[in-house]
Amino acid sequence: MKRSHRFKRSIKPKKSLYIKLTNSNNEQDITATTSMTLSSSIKPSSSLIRANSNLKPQIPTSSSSLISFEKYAILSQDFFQIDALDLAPRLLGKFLRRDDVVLQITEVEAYRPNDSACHGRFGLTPRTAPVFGPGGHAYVYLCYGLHTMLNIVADKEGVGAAVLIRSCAPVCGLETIQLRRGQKTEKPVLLAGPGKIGQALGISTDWSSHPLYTPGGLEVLDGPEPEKILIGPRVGIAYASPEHVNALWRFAVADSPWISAPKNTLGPPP
DNA sequence: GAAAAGATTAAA
DNA sequence: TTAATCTTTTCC
Repeated sequence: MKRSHRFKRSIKPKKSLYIKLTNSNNEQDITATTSMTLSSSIKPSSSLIRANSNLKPQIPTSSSSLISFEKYAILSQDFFQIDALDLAPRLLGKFLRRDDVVLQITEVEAYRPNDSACHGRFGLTPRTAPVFGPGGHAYVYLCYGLHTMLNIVADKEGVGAAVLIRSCAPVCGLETIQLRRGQKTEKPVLLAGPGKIGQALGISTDWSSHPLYTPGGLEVLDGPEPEKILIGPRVGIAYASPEHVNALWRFAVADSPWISAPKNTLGPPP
């Protein structure tokens, strides 16, 4: 069934050439690059692909994101036990790891106490319990009945705050990511969007409350701080009060292609 | 016990 | 622009 979906997508007019080339690209190429750095894992390896002028560059040519993640250590729980508004931008550039899959965080949103858009606004419920727990754990919930959304719980125990991971760049395990996503692409559609992160990591709501500061399962590793960031209002919270709808609590790595829609509401900080 | 709404995605 | 899809929360 998934296969037919994939095929259907592959006959989209504008992208047909790209897909075809990717498929004819031997799979060795893809596997060979999955354990390498971000730059090499997503750089088009075929000159034919490069020749297609419709294709935008996959990554910025700056050296900011070309660092291998291996030298970075797992973050301690202290790191997460601060206001979600402080934690959110600090998570940009950090790595999410689950087994062979490593993603670099490129876009986040902060959700806080007394925030009419935060899931904690109804108080402690079975679903939202992890949000009120100590920072450093995962909060995973199902959105629209089908998308698993990964949040990182912020602040101290008793405070209802979390940071939603909206987009990432692939670093390792590209093949696994593509398999789980059901899309054999290296373009931002692979990981730009919160539901795609949960799918790429292969997590379900069972992962809610999982500690991210202990080895094994799902971990958050330290990573390089981005040179520049963009800020904007959060996405999909029209039901909240105007004050919170307008709050600029969405953060993204400037110049990264791995950013979800809408992009035109993001801009440089004042 | 029922109904509404939702921190979205993919395809048209 | 819209259908898909189903859990959580709230209301009666």
